[in-house]
Amino acid sequence: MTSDDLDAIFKALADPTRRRIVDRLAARPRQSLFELCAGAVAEGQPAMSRQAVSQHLDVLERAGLVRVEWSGRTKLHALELGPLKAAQAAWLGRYLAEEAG
Amino acid sequence: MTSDDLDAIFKALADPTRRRIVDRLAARPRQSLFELCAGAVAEGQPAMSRQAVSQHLDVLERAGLVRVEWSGRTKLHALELGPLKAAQAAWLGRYLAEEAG
DNA sequence: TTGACATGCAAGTATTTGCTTGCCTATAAA
DNA sequence: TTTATAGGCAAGCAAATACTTGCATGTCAA
Repeated sequence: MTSDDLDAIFKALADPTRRRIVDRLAARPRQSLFELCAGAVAEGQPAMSRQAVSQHLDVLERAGLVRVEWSGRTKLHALELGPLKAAQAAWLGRYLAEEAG
Repeated sequence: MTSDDLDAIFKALADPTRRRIVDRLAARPRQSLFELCAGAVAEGQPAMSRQAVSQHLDVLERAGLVRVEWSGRTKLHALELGPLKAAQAAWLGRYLAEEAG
C-alpha cells in the first residue's frame, strides 16, 4: 500500500457518483455497464451517459476497488474491498473510531 | 454528514502532502503555518512554499479536519477527527474491516 | 451473413487543482 | 516609530477532471 495507492483510493471515493456506484455494486455484484447506467435512473438520479459511467468505473478499477470479469461481450463489475481494508491498515485506521460491534 | 461533506473529506485526504500534514498535526497539535512548512523539510521532504501549505490547510479546514485557533498573529492548527468518524459512521463503515483491537 | 447490442477508443471542452509570484495587513519586538 | 515576523488576498498557469460526441471493435442472434 503505497502513498499513490492511497491517493487513488481516496480520489476514487471523493466523487458522489462513484460512491453510488460502489453502493449499487455492494447491493448487487456482477453488474454490467448498462445495468449500472439504468440503476442510476432507477434510483431517481439524473441519467448518466454510458461513457461517463465507464470512466467512473475506470477510476474505481484503477484504485482496485472494482474487479472486472468478462462474460462474452458483457463486462461484469463487482466490488473489491481489499484495497479499502489495506488503506485502513496502512493509514486510515490511525484516525478512525473503533467500530462499534 | 451530507454527500458534499464526504466529497470534501475524501478529496482532502486524496493528496499525499495533505496526509503528511495530518500526520504531523497528529504527532504535535497546535502548529503554525511556518512550523508546518519547516516540518516538511525536517522530514526530508521537498520544501513547500508558505502559500502552498496554506492552501492545503484551507482544504483540510473546509473539510472540517483541521481546527484553527488564533494566538496573536499566529494561527495554530490542530487535527479534528470528528468529521472522519462521522464519515465512517455515515458511509465508510459499511465497507471497512472491523478494526482489530 | 446481416444486424443489433455491449463496450472501447479518442478528441474536444469547461472546470478544478496544485502551485507560484507579487503585494497587502496585522502583530510583535527593538 | 521603525523593522521584522505571521499570515492573507488575488492573479496566473500547467496539469488533471468530468463529461460529451463520434466512430470503431467484438459478440451474439436471426
